[in-house]
Amino acid sequence: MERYNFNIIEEKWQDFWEKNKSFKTVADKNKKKFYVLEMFPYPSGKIHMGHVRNYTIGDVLARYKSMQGFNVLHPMGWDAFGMPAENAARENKLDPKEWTNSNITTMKNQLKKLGLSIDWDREISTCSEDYYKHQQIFFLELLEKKLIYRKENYVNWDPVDETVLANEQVIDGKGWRSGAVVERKKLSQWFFNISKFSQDLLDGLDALDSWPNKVKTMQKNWIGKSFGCEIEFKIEGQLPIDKIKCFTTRPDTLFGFSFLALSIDHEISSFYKDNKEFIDFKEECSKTGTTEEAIAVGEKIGFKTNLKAINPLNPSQKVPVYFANFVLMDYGFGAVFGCPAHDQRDFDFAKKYNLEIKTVVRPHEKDKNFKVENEAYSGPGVIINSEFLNGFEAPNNSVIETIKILEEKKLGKKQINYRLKDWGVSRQRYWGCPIPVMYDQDGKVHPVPKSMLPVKLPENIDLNVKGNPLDSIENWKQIEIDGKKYTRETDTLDTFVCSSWYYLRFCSPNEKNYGFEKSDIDYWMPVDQYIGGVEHAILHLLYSRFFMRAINFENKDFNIKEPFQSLFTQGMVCHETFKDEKNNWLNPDEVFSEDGKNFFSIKEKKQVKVGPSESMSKSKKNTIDPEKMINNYGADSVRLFIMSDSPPEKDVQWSTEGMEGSFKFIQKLWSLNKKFTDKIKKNEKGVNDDTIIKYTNSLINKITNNLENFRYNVIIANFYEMYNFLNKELEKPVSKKVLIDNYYIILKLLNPFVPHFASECLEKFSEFKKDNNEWPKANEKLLAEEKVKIVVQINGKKREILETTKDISENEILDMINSNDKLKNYLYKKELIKKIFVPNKIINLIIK
RNA sequence: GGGGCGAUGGCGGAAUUGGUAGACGCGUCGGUCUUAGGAACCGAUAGAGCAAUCUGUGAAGGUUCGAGUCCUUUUCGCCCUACCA
Repeated sequence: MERYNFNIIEEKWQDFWEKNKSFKTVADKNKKKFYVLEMFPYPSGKIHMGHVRNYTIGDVLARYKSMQGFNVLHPMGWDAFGMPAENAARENKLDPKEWTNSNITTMKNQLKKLGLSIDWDREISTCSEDYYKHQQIFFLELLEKKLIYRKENYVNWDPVDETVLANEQVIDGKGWRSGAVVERKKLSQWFFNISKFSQDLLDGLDALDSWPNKVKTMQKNWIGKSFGCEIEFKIEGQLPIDKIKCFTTRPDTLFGFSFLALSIDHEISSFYKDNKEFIDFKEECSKTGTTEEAIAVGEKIGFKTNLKAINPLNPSQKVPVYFANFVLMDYGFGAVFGCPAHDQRDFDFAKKYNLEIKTVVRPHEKDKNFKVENEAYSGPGVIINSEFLNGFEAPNNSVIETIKILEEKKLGKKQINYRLKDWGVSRQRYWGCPIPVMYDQDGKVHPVPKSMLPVKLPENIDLNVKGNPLDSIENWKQIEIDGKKYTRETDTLDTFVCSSWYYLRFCSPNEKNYGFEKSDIDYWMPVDQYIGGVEHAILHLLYSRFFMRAINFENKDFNIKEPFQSLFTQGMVCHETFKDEKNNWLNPDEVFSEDGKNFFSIKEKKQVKVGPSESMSKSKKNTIDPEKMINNYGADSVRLFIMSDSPPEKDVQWSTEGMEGSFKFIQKLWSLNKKFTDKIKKNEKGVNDDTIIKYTNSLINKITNNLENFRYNVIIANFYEMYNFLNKELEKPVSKKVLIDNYYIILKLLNPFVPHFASECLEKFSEFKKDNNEWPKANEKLLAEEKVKIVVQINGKKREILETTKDISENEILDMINSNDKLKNYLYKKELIKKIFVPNKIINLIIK
């Protein structure tokens, strides 16, 4: 039999789709829209399996929704600014633009080879002037709305990449890309005022029903709302300071107060800047840093000042003031009131410096003599040793009551605090969107006039300089407007800014004057289904949500707050890892195995160590090249496999055997196709018509339901079952019309998953049938006619399965049981105590 | 330390609301065809037993006519987060 030649057929259909612009979309108010978006890729060179999985999931949905009659927007673009381009350019003496654009060309071709239903006319690239021009306009708008500001701040300085990192880009005290230990440096930076929307971003989460709870929880924790109060402590000492503000969630433990701790960056530290001991102490703090180990060891160290803090509820109590390494400047006021008995950090600190540990909360289950001794107690209980606070239930009542008292006495006030900090967007890099501002000779900020936008990146520059290359391009940096001299801002924007609004640009990719056109946004937004990796759960998704709010702010024409209606986070693609005897990683291509258990290197024929399956990464060399797989097995097979082995939200393990299985299945479908067409020509009498009709009908139902719930792996199993079933059932005679109608349906069901194969079969099939490409609908009446299997249990144990028509009564099933020899035996001479009957499911007889 | 998710055959995984546990695939075993097959096709495949049948969803208990699914306790694994006052 003729084998299915994917090479010819896939190329044929990809050409067809391209020439006919099959996936071009235009806004059409008469049609219901559906916006499918996958997170756009960074053009790093070649696509990887993660992309294949991400874009296949989206493509299946896009094709399905389109067959359902939706006007589907399914675009693709490039997150094209960023450091890898600059680094690669520096190493290979290339232009970052050329490097990026050549990667885009390669990856675009690879994506096309996957057969994705993308409207390539909407392709965007964030590094093109067309794109970043509008980003600069947004920047100036937000600047005018005072949602962007400049401040001098400590930043995370990556000494290897020579750039500032956002807090989120620092992992265990190291740069997320370079891995270098991050240093603290004070620089003037641009900030987006994301914290202004803390509460709104938090509240908005509740409405996002179709987002994974996991992601919502992560964002919630990141925003980190906490309820408490600010307290002003009076200060005594030799310095011109009379008070220090603290934020606390436990004002009710004020009577357990035994020290006040300040961040080393607290403004009061300026009085100690020449104090040698304090300088040494700061040095010591920076050594412990914020690494994982340091926190695990968690040594609390402090520097005692000559100041005393007065307890506002008990003015006769005066406690020492320390600088301490565990106090963060950017949370609360950079000052903490220490209550050792009920906070573990304070407890550790008090132990070290022999400070008083006074118990003021007694757990309910403990008696009057309860005393905190070996560790702090932070659970619920009753307030004790606290004068007028005694007896309050902690923490709920006691906190509220204490705040009330403090407010009455004007010693403090209720406050809600958020962990979320403003978003620092300045990057000292070349390959990013220029910030469209300039400074006059007094250093005052001026927006670049809109008529002069975009501020273009200079080309053909020398990247091999220390620091930011833009800083050294004098003829770009210095400008003159109306005879006045200005210096340009040389920092560029964090690339997360680019990805915070790209989904809007896809709606109006060619709009010249603004980032989008209102009518397009009104029609297409929000994104109906967003698909991507969970690694963007916080940053990208939170920034995008912020960006919508920022555009929305003081803007009557724009009323979108949430960009992504529904979110799906797919799992990673994994593979075993291999290491040779010298502990060098080996690519799966470099090893072979005869029994599937023992692996040997191809080069040296020596046994290699097989490591656990981990997510594919270049560093561990456990990657499989998608293009190679497509060349070997065809895009449809690769699509089929990437979806077959695991639920899309979980990690999937790449396996050669599985890949081959999918390839073989396409061949089987091809033989089934022949079987159908041959049989149609035979024109038989329809003995088996009913079976085929009902089976197809229930298949439509199953696949549609599974599609709606992203259970793609189950759908692939449904297709295997279908093959096994039909392959047998077609042995019996089926009438021509039934064959035609039902096979036509099956081809349409297959279409979103294996589009080249299905298109080819559908085209060939047009000799028998051709109407439209509409998604088949199950016939409810036929579904109701299906037979059901009723489980017969006796004393809760399964004894028999009876096949019946739907909705038969309890008496009817009892009759069937009584006439069944096997079941009769169980019931012989027994007393029936109870019957449980669940229609169409089960009957359970309890006997004695 | 805090939060979340998970644990089902040799493996990946199926199993609406509690209602046939192990769909489907991979692997393995057997067979057919073949000079040969690592191709194709057919069959078997949770464990124990000749069988009827019994036992089985990390462990222990509970609710229920009935638990992979619900509750309590517990063990292990993964992910996120991290001195947040």
